[in-house]
Amino acid sequence: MEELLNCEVNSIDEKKVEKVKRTLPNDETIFDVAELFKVFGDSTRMKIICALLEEELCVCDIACITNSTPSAISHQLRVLKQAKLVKYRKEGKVVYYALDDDHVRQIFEKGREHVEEV
Amino acid sequence: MEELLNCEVNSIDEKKVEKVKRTLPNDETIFDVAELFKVFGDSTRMKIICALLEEELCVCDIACITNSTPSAISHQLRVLKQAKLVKYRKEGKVVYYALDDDHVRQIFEKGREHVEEV
DNA sequence: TCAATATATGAATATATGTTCATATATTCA
DNA sequence: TGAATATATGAACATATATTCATATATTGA
Repeated sequence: MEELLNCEVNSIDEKKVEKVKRTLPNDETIFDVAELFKVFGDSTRMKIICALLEEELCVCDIACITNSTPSAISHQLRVLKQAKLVKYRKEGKVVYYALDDDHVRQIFEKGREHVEEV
Repeated sequence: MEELLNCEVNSIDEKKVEKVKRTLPNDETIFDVAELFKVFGDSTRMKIICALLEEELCVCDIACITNSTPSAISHQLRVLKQAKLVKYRKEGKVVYYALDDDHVRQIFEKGREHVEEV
């Protein structure tokens, strides 16, 4: 197999390596999952997410809650939007953001479980 | 309340803001959870994690599986170790790494669900 | 003891990313 | 229409971080 020939490092247990390579999710999936978690991997965004776990909120209020600027929050909301983690609705000048689905809550809770256990 | 006075941004709905501020996890928890997800937010580490979901593996084999160098993998394993995501055991010259608990699998699965749903 | 091998680590470098600042856009209301 | 306000966005800057390279450490076996 080509992938095995591309392996420039001497493996200790070729059989195991071969088996793991076969069962691994494809690179695109791994990349996409990593990109998703990257979005969770920032304090400001995490705080935005925590806030939205409670309530639908506008940019201004999120800025207030996170002790940040509307501009910084707007930039971060774009990241969250691109990751399909938040949805929004416009009401006049005000844009309200909310979590897009329940995965967000579940992922946060799992993360919290881990850090609180350690 | 002091926190409210510190808010330099005009909020739209002060009551809502106040309520959310009260229910928010403390900053340390938010920071720690973000730091945890940061660890998941890199393709190489994600691939290491996926590999370890299948089998206990040594540095060399992980390098082979991820098409990376033992040095790069060793650096990343340190990050995973610090986040208490992996444990290891030494057998002669070889160090075997494995996932530390089942949170890792659960977190990965939640992430995968999200990206595959979109 | 010495060579070979597996892993770890520090420094350097290149790249990615979060915030700030200035500015643009959109909406409301006088 | 024009001012005020909420949000969005592009560029610049500072910081963080992943990989590479050189080297160190540890273990085995000759």
